[in-house]
Amino acid sequence: MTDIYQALADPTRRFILDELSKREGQTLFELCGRLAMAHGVTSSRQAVSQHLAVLETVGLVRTERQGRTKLHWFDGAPLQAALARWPIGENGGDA
Amino acid sequence: MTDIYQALADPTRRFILDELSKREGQTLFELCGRLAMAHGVTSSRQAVSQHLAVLETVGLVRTERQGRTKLHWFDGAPLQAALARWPIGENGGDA
DNA sequence: TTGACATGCAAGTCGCAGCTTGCTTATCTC
DNA sequence: GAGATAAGCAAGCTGCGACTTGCATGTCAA
Repeated sequence: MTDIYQALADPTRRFILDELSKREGQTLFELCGRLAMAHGVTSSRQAVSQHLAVLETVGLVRTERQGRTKLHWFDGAPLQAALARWPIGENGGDA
Repeated sequence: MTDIYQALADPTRRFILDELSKREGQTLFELCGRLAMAHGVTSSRQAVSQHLAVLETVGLVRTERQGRTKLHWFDGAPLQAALARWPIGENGGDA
C-alpha cells in the first residue's frame, strides 16, 4: 500500500530516520523525547507509533521486542534501491 | 512549500522522471503520450503540467521555452543531496 | 494478584494534495 | 488579421494521509 517514496514524504518520518541513524535501538518513548528535543516535533506517542509502522512496512526500520519495550533500528538498504532508479549527478547533456 | 521527498511521493511524477531520464527535451504533449504508452498513465494534460511544475520547483526538472513549446530536462542532482541525508547500505552497527 | 508502565488497535476528524473544468495567454501558419 | 496549436491560470471537488481519542493488550515489579 505505502511505498518507500511516500514513506519519506512526511517530515516527521524523516526526523525519525535521522534520530534512528544517530542512535540505534531506541524505544518509542525514547524516540518521542529525542524528536521533541532535536527537531521540535510535538507529535503524540500514537502519531510517532503510526509513523514507525509505516517505516517498518517499507523496510526502513527494523524492530525487535524486548519484554514490554520495542527497539527500533534504522535500515538504509531500501534507500539504495529506491534512488538507483534514476541517474544521479552527471548526465552530460547540456552542461 | 514542496520538498523533493514529497515530489517523489507521487507515482505519476516518478514516471515522468523515468521518461525524462530516458529522453530529454520533451514537450508537455510528448510527455503525456509517452506516459500513457509506457506506464498506462491516463492523467490529463493539466495534471501532468501541474506535476511538472512541482518537479521544477524542487529542481528535479529544468525547462526551456522554445517558441510556443516548453522543453523539459531531467536533473538528478537534487537526488544526490537527498540521498546523503542517511547512511546507505553498510552502517557497521550490529552486522 | 495488583498496579504501573510500554505499546497496540480502531474509529473519527480535518487539512491538503491531486484532479478536473473552464477560461486565458502566447506563438506559429496562412 | 483569423484560426489553430501549446501552454498557463484559477477555482472547485474529492479522497487519502496525519492526527487525535479512547480503550485493549501485554509485561514487569511489589
